[in-house]
Amino acid sequence: MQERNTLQKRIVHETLIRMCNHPTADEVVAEVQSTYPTISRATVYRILNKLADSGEALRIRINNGADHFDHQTFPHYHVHCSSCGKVADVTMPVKELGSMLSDTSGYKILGYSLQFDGLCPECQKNEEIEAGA
Amino acid sequence: MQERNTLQKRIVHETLIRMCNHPTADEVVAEVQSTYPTISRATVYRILNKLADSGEALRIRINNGADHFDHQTFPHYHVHCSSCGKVADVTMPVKELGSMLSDTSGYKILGYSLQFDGLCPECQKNEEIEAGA
DNA sequence: CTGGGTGCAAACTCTTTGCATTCGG
DNA sequence: CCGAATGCAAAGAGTTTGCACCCAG
Repeated sequence: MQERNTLQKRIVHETLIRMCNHPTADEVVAEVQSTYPTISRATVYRILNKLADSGEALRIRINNGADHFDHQTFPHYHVHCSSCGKVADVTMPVKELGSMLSDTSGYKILGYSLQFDGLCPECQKNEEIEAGA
Repeated sequence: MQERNTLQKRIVHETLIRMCNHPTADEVVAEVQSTYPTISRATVYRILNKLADSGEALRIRINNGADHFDHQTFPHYHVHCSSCGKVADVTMPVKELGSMLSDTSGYKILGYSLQFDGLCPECQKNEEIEAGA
Protein backbone atom coordinates (compact mmCIF):
# COMPACT_ATOMS: atom_id res chain seq x y z
CA MET A 1 0.00 0.00 0.00
CA GLN A 2 3.04 2.19 0.45
CA GLU A 3 3.78 4.43 -2.53
CA ARG A 4 7.27 4.03 -3.84
CA ASN A 5 9.65 6.69 -4.98
CA THR A 6 10.99 5.31 -8.23
CA LEU A 7 13.44 6.76 -10.70
CA GLN A 8 10.69 6.85 -13.36
CA LYS A 9 8.41 8.96 -11.19
CA ARG A 10 11.12 11.47 -10.49
CA ILE A 11 12.12 11.68 -14.15
CA VAL A 12 8.57 12.13 -15.44
CA HIS A 13 7.72 14.76 -12.84
CA GLU A 14 10.94 16.66 -13.44
CA THR A 15 10.42 16.49 -17.18
CA LEU A 16 6.90 17.84 -16.86
CA ILE A 17 8.18 20.71 -14.72
CA ARG A 18 10.92 21.45 -17.22
CA MET A 19 8.49 21.51 -20.18
CA CYS A 20 6.61 24.76 -19.75
CA ASN A 21 4.51 24.51 -22.89
CA HIS A 22 1.65 22.45 -21.48
CA PRO A 23 2.75 19.27 -23.24
CA THR A 24 0.50 16.37 -24.16
CA ALA A 25 1.15 13.00 -22.58
CA ASP A 26 2.72 11.98 -25.84
CA GLU A 27 5.10 14.94 -25.84
CA VAL A 28 6.17 14.06 -22.32
CA VAL A 29 6.79 10.48 -23.46
CA ALA A 30 8.95 11.72 -26.33
CA GLU A 31 10.92 14.09 -24.12
CA VAL A 32 11.47 11.47 -21.43
CA GLN A 33 12.49 8.84 -23.97
CA SER A 34 14.95 11.19 -25.66
CA THR A 35 17.09 10.78 -22.55
CA TYR A 36 15.76 7.53 -21.07
CA PRO A 37 14.68 5.37 -24.01
CA THR A 38 13.78 2.45 -21.77
CA ILE A 39 11.00 4.25 -19.89
CA SER A 40 7.79 3.05 -21.48
CA ARG A 41 4.82 5.01 -22.73
CA ALA A 42 2.51 3.13 -20.32
CA THR A 43 4.60 4.16 -17.34
CA VAL A 44 4.57 7.83 -18.35
CA TYR A 45 0.78 7.71 -18.76
CA ARG A 46 0.40 6.01 -15.39
CA ILE A 47 2.59 8.56 -13.65
CA LEU A 48 0.91 11.56 -15.32
CA ASN A 49 -2.49 10.21 -14.29
CA LYS A 50 -1.31 9.78 -10.74
CA LEU A 51 0.07 13.33 -10.69
CA ALA A 52 -3.23 14.68 -12.01
CA ASP A 53 -5.28 12.66 -9.53
CA SER A 54 -3.17 13.70 -6.58
CA GLY A 55 -3.31 17.34 -7.61
CA GLU A 56 0.40 17.63 -8.30
CA ALA A 57 -0.37 18.51 -11.93
CA LEU A 58 -3.34 19.73 -13.92
CA ARG A 59 -4.94 17.89 -16.79
CA ILE A 60 -6.09 20.30 -19.51
CA ARG A 61 -8.70 18.94 -21.84
CA ILE A 62 -8.65 20.60 -25.24
CA ASN A 63 -11.41 20.40 -27.80
CA ASN A 64 -10.59 17.77 -30.38
CA GLY A 65 -7.32 16.45 -29.19
CA ALA A 66 -5.17 14.82 -26.59
CA ASP A 67 -5.03 15.90 -22.99
CA HIS A 68 -2.36 18.38 -22.04
CA PHE A 69 -0.65 18.54 -18.67
CA ASP A 70 0.46 21.51 -16.61
CA HIS A 71 2.78 21.28 -13.66
CA GLN A 72 1.52 24.60 -12.34
CA THR A 73 -1.17 23.87 -9.79
CA PHE A 74 -2.09 27.36 -8.64
CA PRO A 75 -5.51 28.49 -9.93
CA HIS A 76 -5.26 29.71 -13.47
CA TYR A 77 -6.79 29.11 -16.87
CA HIS A 78 -5.73 28.30 -20.39
CA VAL A 79 -6.10 29.65 -23.90
CA HIS A 80 -5.93 27.23 -26.75
CA CYS A 81 -5.06 28.44 -30.24
CA SER A 82 -7.64 27.09 -32.66
CA SER A 83 -5.13 27.34 -35.47
CA CYS A 84 -1.85 25.91 -34.24
CA GLY A 85 -3.04 24.16 -31.10
CA LYS A 86 -0.65 25.97 -28.78
CA VAL A 87 -1.75 26.36 -25.15
CA ALA A 88 -0.93 29.40 -23.04
CA ASP A 89 -1.72 30.49 -19.51
CA VAL A 90 -4.33 33.03 -18.57
CA THR A 91 -2.88 34.32 -15.37
CA MET A 92 -5.69 36.75 -14.65
CA PRO A 93 -7.51 35.50 -11.56
CA VAL A 94 -11.23 35.03 -11.93
CA LYS A 95 -12.56 35.65 -8.48
CA GLU A 96 -16.15 35.83 -9.65
CA LEU A 97 -16.20 32.15 -10.48
CA GLY A 98 -16.02 31.29 -6.81
CA SER A 99 -19.40 32.84 -6.23
CA MET A 100 -20.92 31.05 -9.19
CA LEU A 101 -20.63 27.64 -7.63
CA SER A 102 -24.22 27.35 -6.57
CA ASP A 103 -27.63 27.16 -8.18
CA THR A 104 -26.62 24.09 -10.10
CA SER A 105 -29.71 21.94 -9.81
CA GLY A 106 -28.66 20.37 -6.53
CA TYR A 107 -25.17 19.38 -7.57
CA LYS A 108 -22.41 19.52 -4.99
CA ILE A 109 -19.69 21.39 -6.86
CA LEU A 110 -16.17 20.03 -6.50
CA GLY A 111 -14.45 22.07 -9.16
CA TYR A 112 -14.69 23.62 -12.55
CA SER A 113 -12.70 23.97 -15.70
CA LEU A 114 -12.52 27.06 -17.83
CA GLN A 115 -10.75 27.21 -21.14
CA PHE A 116 -10.57 29.87 -23.78
CA ASP A 117 -10.27 29.33 -27.49
CA GLY A 118 -8.72 31.84 -29.79
CA LEU A 119 -5.83 32.72 -32.03
CA CYS A 120 -2.32 33.18 -30.76
CA PRO A 121 -0.37 36.25 -31.93
CA GLU A 122 1.52 34.30 -34.61
CA CYS A 123 -1.62 32.81 -36.13
CA GLN A 124 -3.31 36.19 -36.14
CA LYS A 125 -0.35 37.48 -38.13
CA ASN A 126 -0.59 34.61 -40.60
CA GLU A 127 -4.30 35.21 -40.95
CA GLU A 128 -3.69 38.84 -41.92
CA ILE A 129 -1.09 37.81 -44.49
CA GLU A 130 -3.49 35.30 -46.03
CA ALA A 131 -6.29 37.85 -46.08
CA GLY A 132 -4.02 40.40 -47.71
CA ALA A 133 -2.76 38.00 -50.38
CA MET B 1 -21.49 21.99 -53.22
CA GLN B 2 -25.13 22.25 -52.26
CA GLU B 3 -25.96 20.73 -48.88
CA ARG B 4 -28.66 18.12 -49.08
CA ASN B 5 -31.55 17.54 -46.76
CA THR B 6 -31.47 13.82 -46.18
CA LEU B 7 -33.69 11.61 -44.08
CA GLN B 8 -30.69 10.72 -41.88
CA LYS B 9 -29.97 14.35 -41.06
CA ARG B 10 -33.54 14.99 -40.03
CA ILE B 11 -33.68 11.84 -37.90
CA VAL B 12 -30.39 12.51 -36.10
CA HIS B 13 -31.25 16.13 -35.40
CA GLU B 14 -34.74 15.29 -34.18
CA THR B 15 -33.36 12.50 -32.00
CA LEU B 16 -30.81 14.84 -30.45
CA ILE B 17 -33.55 17.35 -29.70
CA ARG B 18 -35.73 14.65 -28.17
CA MET B 19 -32.90 13.38 -25.93
CA CYS B 20 -32.59 16.06 -23.28
CA ASN B 21 -29.91 14.34 -21.21
CA HIS B 22 -26.88 15.60 -23.10
CA PRO B 23 -26.21 12.28 -24.76
CA THR B 24 -22.88 11.08 -26.05
CA ALA B 25 -22.52 10.41 -29.76
CA ASP B 26 -22.79 6.75 -28.95
CA GLU B 27 -26.05 7.21 -27.09
CA VAL B 28 -27.45 9.08 -30.06
CA VAL B 29 -26.36 6.22 -32.32
CA ALA B 30 -28.12 3.71 -30.07
CA GLU B 31 -31.30 5.76 -29.90
CA VAL B 32 -31.37 6.36 -33.65
CA GLN B 33 -30.68 2.71 -34.41
CA SER B 34 -33.41 1.52 -32.05
CA THR B 35 -35.86 2.86 -34.63
CA TYR B 36 -33.74 2.99 -37.79
CA PRO B 37 -31.25 0.11 -37.55
CA THR B 38 -29.80 0.81 -40.97
CA ILE B 39 -28.44 4.27 -40.12
CA SER B 40 -24.75 3.77 -39.50
CA ARG B 41 -22.60 4.97 -36.66
CA ALA B 42 -20.36 6.86 -39.09
CA THR B 43 -23.30 8.81 -40.44
CA VAL B 44 -24.46 9.81 -36.98
CA TYR B 45 -20.97 10.97 -36.10
CA ARG B 46 -20.72 12.93 -39.35
CA ILE B 47 -24.06 14.61 -38.78
CA LEU B 48 -23.34 15.45 -35.13
CA ASN B 49 -20.03 16.98 -36.15
CA LYS B 50 -21.72 19.06 -38.78
CA LEU B 51 -24.35 20.25 -36.31
CA ALA B 52 -21.65 21.20 -33.83
CA ASP B 53 -19.61 22.99 -36.49
CA SER B 54 -22.56 24.94 -37.80
CA GLY B 55 -23.62 25.96 -34.31
CA GLU B 56 -26.88 24.01 -34.40
CA ALA B 57 -25.70 21.95 -31.44
CA LEU B 58 -23.07 22.20 -28.73
CA ARG B 59 -20.28 19.74 -28.17
CA ILE B 60 -19.56 19.25 -24.47
CA ARG B 61 -16.17 17.87 -23.67
CA ILE B 62 -16.10 16.02 -20.36
CA ASN B 63 -12.96 15.03 -18.50
CA ASN B 64 -12.09 11.41 -19.18
CA GLY B 65 -14.80 10.38 -21.53
CA ALA B 66 -16.66 10.74 -24.75
CA ASP B 67 -18.03 14.00 -26.07
CA HIS B 68 -21.61 14.84 -25.19
CA PHE B 69 -23.95 16.84 -27.38
CA ASP B 70 -26.56 19.43 -26.46
CA HIS B 71 -29.22 20.68 -28.84
CA GLN B 72 -29.66 23.82 -26.75
CA THR B 73 -27.54 26.53 -28.30
CA PHE B 74 -28.29 29.49 -26.06
CA PRO B 75 -25.38 30.41 -23.77
CA HIS B 76 -25.29 28.15 -20.76
CA TYR B 77 -22.91 25.83 -18.93
CA HIS B 78 -22.77 22.28 -17.72
CA VAL B 79 -22.19 20.32 -14.53
CA HIS B 80 -20.75 16.86 -14.83
CA CYS B 81 -21.26 14.34 -12.04
CA SER B 82 -17.88 12.84 -11.18
CA SER B 83 -19.55 9.74 -9.86
CA CYS B 84 -22.23 8.70 -12.37
CA GLY B 85 -21.17 10.85 -15.32
CA LYS B 86 -24.54 12.53 -15.74
CA VAL B 87 -24.51 16.01 -17.29
CA ALA B 88 -26.93 18.78 -16.29
CA ASP B 89 -27.41 22.39 -17.32
CA VAL B 90 -26.27 25.38 -15.35
CA THR B 91 -28.75 27.96 -16.46
CA MET B 92 -27.29 30.76 -14.39
CA PRO B 93 -25.87 33.33 -16.77
CA VAL B 94 -22.25 34.28 -16.20
CA LYS B 95 -22.03 37.84 -17.39
CA GLU B 96 -18.65 38.39 -15.83
CA LEU B 97 -16.99 36.05 -18.29
CA GLY B 98 -17.61 38.50 -21.09
CA SER B 99 -15.33 41.02 -19.46
CA MET B 100 -12.62 38.43 -18.89
CA LEU B 101 -11.87 37.95 -22.53
CA SER B 102 -8.80 40.09 -22.61
CA ASP B 103 -5.34 40.12 -21.06
CA THR B 104 -4.63 36.73 -22.53
CA SER B 105 -1.07 37.14 -23.69
CA GLY B 106 -2.06 38.57 -27.05
CA TYR B 107 -4.54 35.91 -27.99
CA LYS B 108 -7.59 36.91 -29.99
CA ILE B 109 -10.37 35.21 -28.04
CA LEU B 110 -13.02 33.47 -30.10
CA GLY B 111 -14.84 31.67 -27.33
CA TYR B 112 -14.52 29.81 -24.10
CA SER B 113 -15.76 26.69 -22.44
CA LEU B 114 -16.73 26.42 -18.81
CA GLN B 115 -17.67 23.19 -17.12
CA PHE B 116 -18.32 22.32 -13.53
CA ASP B 117 -17.57 19.03 -11.86
CA GLY B 118 -19.42 17.80 -8.87
CA LEU B 119 -21.84 15.24 -7.48
CA CYS B 120 -25.45 15.04 -8.58
CA PRO B 121 -28.15 14.78 -5.88
CA GLU B 122 -28.47 11.00 -6.26
CA CYS B 123 -24.74 10.37 -5.91
CA GLN B 124 -24.58 12.66 -2.88
CA LYS B 125 -27.28 10.52 -1.30
CA ASN B 126 -25.38 7.30 -2.09
CA GLU B 127 -22.24 8.79 -0.63
CA GLU B 128 -24.01 9.53 2.64
CA ILE B 129 -25.34 5.97 2.81
CA GLU B 130 -21.88 4.54 2.24
CA ALA B 131 -20.40 6.84 4.86
CA GLY B 132 -23.08 5.82 7.35
CA ALA B 133 -22.64 2.08 6.78
C1' DC C 1 11.10 -10.62 1.14
C1' DT C 2 6.92 -8.58 -0.83
C1' DG C 3 3.82 -6.21 -3.29
C1' DG C 4 3.93 -1.73 -5.81
C1' DG C 5 6.02 -0.36 -10.15
C1' DT C 6 7.62 -1.25 -14.71
C1' DG C 7 7.95 -2.72 -19.71
C1' DC C 8 5.85 -4.79 -23.34
C1' DA C 9 2.28 -5.71 -26.29
C1' DA C 10 -2.28 -6.27 -26.88
C1' DA C 11 -6.73 -4.44 -26.02
C1' DC C 12 -9.94 -0.81 -25.68
C1' DT C 13 -12.71 3.43 -26.51
C1' DC C 14 -13.99 6.90 -29.30
C1' DT C 15 -13.83 8.80 -33.71
C1' DT C 16 -12.56 9.32 -38.54
C1' DT C 17 -11.86 7.77 -43.31
C1' DG C 18 -11.59 5.24 -48.03
C1' DC C 19 -14.49 3.48 -51.19
C1' DA C 20 -18.31 1.77 -53.68
C1' DT C 21 -23.18 2.72 -53.76
C1' DT C 22 -27.29 5.47 -53.22
C1' DC C 23 -30.33 9.23 -53.89
C1' DG C 24 -31.72 14.38 -53.34
C1' DG C 25 -32.18 18.40 -56.11
C1' DC D 1 -27.71 13.15 -64.15
C1' DC D 2 -24.04 14.37 -60.68
C1' DG D 3 -21.84 14.81 -56.75
C1' DA D 4 -23.09 15.11 -51.70
C1' DA D 5 -24.30 11.73 -48.42
C1' DT D 6 -24.48 7.09 -46.83
C1' DG D 7 -23.07 2.33 -45.10
C1' DC D 8 -19.59 -0.63 -44.30
C1' DA D 9 -15.46 -1.98 -42.57
C1' DA D 10 -11.04 -0.89 -41.58
C1' DA D 11 -7.86 2.36 -39.74
C1' DG D 12 -6.57 5.89 -36.64
C1' DA D 13 -5.48 8.50 -32.27
C1' DG D 14 -5.15 8.38 -27.54
C1' DT D 15 -5.13 5.75 -23.60
C1' DT D 16 -5.55 1.68 -20.57
C1' DT D 17 -4.58 -3.03 -19.04
C1' DG D 18 -2.93 -8.07 -18.26
C1' DC D 19 0.97 -10.24 -17.11
C1' DA D 20 5.56 -11.57 -16.02
C1' DC D 21 9.53 -9.56 -14.14
C1' DC D 22 11.93 -6.20 -11.18
C1' DC D 23 13.32 -3.44 -7.37
C1' DA D 24 12.37 0.09 -3.35
C1' DG D 25 11.57 -0.16 1.36
